[in-house]
Amino acid sequence: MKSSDKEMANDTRSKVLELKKIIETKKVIKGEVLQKQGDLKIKSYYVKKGLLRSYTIDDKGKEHIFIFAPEGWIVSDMESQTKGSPAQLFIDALEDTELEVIEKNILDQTSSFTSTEQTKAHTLNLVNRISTLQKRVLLLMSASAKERYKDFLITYPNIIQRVPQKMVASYLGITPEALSKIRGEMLK
Amino acid sequence: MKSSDKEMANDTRSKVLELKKIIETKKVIKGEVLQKQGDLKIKSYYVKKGLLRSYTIDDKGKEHIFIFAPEGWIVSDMESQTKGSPAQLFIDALEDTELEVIEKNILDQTSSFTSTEQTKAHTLNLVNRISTLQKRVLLLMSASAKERYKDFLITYPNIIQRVPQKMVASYLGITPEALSKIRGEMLK
DNA sequence: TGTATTTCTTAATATAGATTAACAAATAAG
DNA sequence: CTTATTTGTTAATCTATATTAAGAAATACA
Repeated sequence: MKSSDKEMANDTRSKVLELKKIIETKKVIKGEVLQKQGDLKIKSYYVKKGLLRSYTIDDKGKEHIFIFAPEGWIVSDMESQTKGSPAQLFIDALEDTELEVIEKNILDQTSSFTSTEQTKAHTLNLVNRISTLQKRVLLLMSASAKERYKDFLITYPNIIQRVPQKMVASYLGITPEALSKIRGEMLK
Repeated sequence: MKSSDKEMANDTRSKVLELKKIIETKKVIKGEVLQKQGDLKIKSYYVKKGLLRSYTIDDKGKEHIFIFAPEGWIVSDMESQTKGSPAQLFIDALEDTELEVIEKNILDQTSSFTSTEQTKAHTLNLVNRISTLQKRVLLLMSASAKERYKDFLITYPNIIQRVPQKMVASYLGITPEALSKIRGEMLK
């Protein structure tokens, strides 16, 4: 990441943070669950320090990680929150984490926008999410597990050292055994 | 879709359309290509009538459909446009299509927002995209091809009659042969 | 209308990744 | 520290989907 990108990211973040009216700062310990599938009161979380993840559990009881959220990221179950439907995702802490709770849903936040810069920062945040998801969809459709793992290593270099491999596998959509095999092959 | 949803969708659409400053209405015939991978001038397209698609072609020459865009949808290669990088996606017409060309990129559009309602409509549009992509990622990670096809039938009931099966397969991330087999099994 | 092209189906074979199992290594907990 | 639990590895087997191929059906085109 170039320095200019980093600055822009930080600037965006601070702009996005201005939007939250009701802010509650909170500390959670590793393993703590912030949201369960089916929950009705849906909040978003801005990670100041630590690491959160969101995930689903399918009918066979298997976990599928939707996102990792390290420092500076916002985790939210946007669809459920906007539609007012029960939570689809679980959210929990993979490390002791310091976070800010965003109570307002994103559409209501727009009412509080006071500047073009704020609107723009907010929009950039959403566009970045869309970009990330677009890439993920295309990779899931067209790339092998090994290719997706290589992409993960480049795109999220700091996550690999912080989470167990089985969670990387869960993010990639493969089993821990398959990831272990891929890593074995890549060492040669 | 409930009537209230439909009205909201139309309302959102009209609000989003107000934002485009430079509007050019255009008619394209079936098969016409609006954007190629690598293009530098990236525009977005609002479909008034007809059907567009966006897709990538991978290293093996295989097509992967990212979205179908029927009436009322906007197709855009948002990541490339926002980052100012070359287009990642192809966009072409699957039917004779009437469309509006949106020249401004989404971030620049925010500068023209004149009302909270406009901002909200714009945000809702982005949030809906995120929701759609979230669902797609989770399905690609956790569901079998047959389950994904069943979901497609429910979520996009009007697309199946309008595109060849091989394109549905391409959207689902499977081969035409696999889809044909699945359909065969489902008839019993 | 007839011919060419594209799309769909079926079937045989190949393969990436899942499942199962058993053990080793690392981490957590008493 | 010592033991229990979680995580990672390896290997055998299984399964969903890919690949290849060939013919049938549908569609586009001359």
